[in-house]
Amino acid sequence: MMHPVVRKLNIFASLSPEEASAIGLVCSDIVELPAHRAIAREDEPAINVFLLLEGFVARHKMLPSGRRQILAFMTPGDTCDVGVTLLARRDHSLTTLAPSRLARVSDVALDHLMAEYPKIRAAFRWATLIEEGTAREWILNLGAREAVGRMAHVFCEVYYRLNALGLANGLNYELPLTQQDLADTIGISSVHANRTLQELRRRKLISFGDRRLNIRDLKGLEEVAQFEPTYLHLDARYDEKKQFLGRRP
Amino acid sequence: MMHPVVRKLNIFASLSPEEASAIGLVCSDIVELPAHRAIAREDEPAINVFLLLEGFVARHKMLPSGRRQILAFMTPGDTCDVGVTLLARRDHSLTTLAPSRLARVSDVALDHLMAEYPKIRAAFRWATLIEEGTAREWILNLGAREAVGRMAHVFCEVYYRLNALGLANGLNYELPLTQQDLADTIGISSVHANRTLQELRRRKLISFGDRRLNIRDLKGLEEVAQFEPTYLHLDARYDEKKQFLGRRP
DNA sequence: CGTTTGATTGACACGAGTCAACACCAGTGG
DNA sequence: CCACTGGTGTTGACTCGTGTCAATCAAACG
Repeated sequence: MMHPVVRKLNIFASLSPEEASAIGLVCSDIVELPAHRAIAREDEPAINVFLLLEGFVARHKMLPSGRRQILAFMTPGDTCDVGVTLLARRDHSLTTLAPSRLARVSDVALDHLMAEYPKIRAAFRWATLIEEGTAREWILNLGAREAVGRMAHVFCEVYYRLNALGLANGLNYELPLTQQDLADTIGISSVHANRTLQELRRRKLISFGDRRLNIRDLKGLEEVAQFEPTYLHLDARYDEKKQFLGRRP
Repeated sequence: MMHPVVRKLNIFASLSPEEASAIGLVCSDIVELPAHRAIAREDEPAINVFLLLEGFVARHKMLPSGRRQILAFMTPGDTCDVGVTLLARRDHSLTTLAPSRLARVSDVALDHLMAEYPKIRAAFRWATLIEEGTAREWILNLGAREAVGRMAHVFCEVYYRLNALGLANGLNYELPLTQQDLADTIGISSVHANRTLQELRRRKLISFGDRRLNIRDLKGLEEVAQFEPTYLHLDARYDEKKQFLGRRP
């Protein structure tokens, strides 16, 4: 079985066996957590960087009113906060949504890894650019679409991401979210999330239950979501950009 | 007058005269643009990186429906898309909102600058982390607050950012947005933006007109916005992190 | 000057939130 | 074994925030 981080970075650049094993080496400190467990909390000093190996993790923030907003999902192979140790404290929290396995990595080790292997450095930069693009897409999603479109958009995004990792079983994937989680993701109430789900089911676009999502009509879902996968940059390739990147060995 | 980019990075790390002049040197290709002019468009190949020297710029995306969402504001000294050249095409557009002066920099020159000066590299990393944090805060803003709070939050954020640069005149700053721009920023209609502004004025929190915003009651505005400036990380300092950063000269 | 762009207003429609009640299920402990 | 619990999903009735449409007004501009 391929290492999850390697599998993820391979989307962008085919890593050599040596590079792959270097990544495996920095992932020695493994943490296993059950679902709904805090990994790191807002206002904590930012010391560690985490790599998600298996499971499902959410970034989120709370408002004093008790309202929670999910800011991003992490899927296997995702790194959280490369470079975050520059900051005094973390500005958001990380929680598992499903039982998860993470590697805790010091920023020193990660920096060494990137200094040693330019291709890995480029791949992490690519991953960070995608994260930024995804955050911007979520801003668009929340600001410019209504509930049905927002939810459809989330389903499309997670599908494309998992599919690129080979973690989607056809048009069917594990999505361990409660309706409340979904509501906190797209900024609506849980009651409305329930009704929005029903609407998507009524239109025969999806079925959802038992922590699995099944896409019954991808084209239709993408249309409702006005989904454009460009922002995931799954087509960017290291090889075509080599000339720009080989500069600093 | 200090170079805008130096002024910005100085918030994080005091740059030496040598470092400051190195930044000035890469900013030789200056572009001047009037208000409401496209700098770069979605789907264009990503070739250049821009540094905003003076003015006001917005990132935004359009939906096929014609709906526009503003994703971020750039204030003087902000860099747009360090590292973007890794990607095949840009996933959003950049437009001036006020007459602006920008420096067009090749990614090669920027990489050289960062390779040469570790402190500058750290400062750009810090700036990028802030941008990411700000994007996340906008997700929270759009997902978890109502119109009045959202608008108040935008006013607070821009105030803190401009103030840190010394560009706020007391509680008064230039904000060259139309009500339509404001509406596209916080995801509401222009009619509702107008009424939301009236509500903030009625509560004696702000006055806004003639492209200037005047904050009449900062405490009150922050309360309505539930504003927490933590995410801007204006307190992070290079000197306190030196031990982590001196590693790779 | 007319023309245009942005700001303002009122009437009405509609999307989404709230509250409350109920159903269902997996644990849990007596 | 069963009652009890807490979390999750579902539903209806009602309220409220926000969008839409259309008209008007003011200021900027060629």
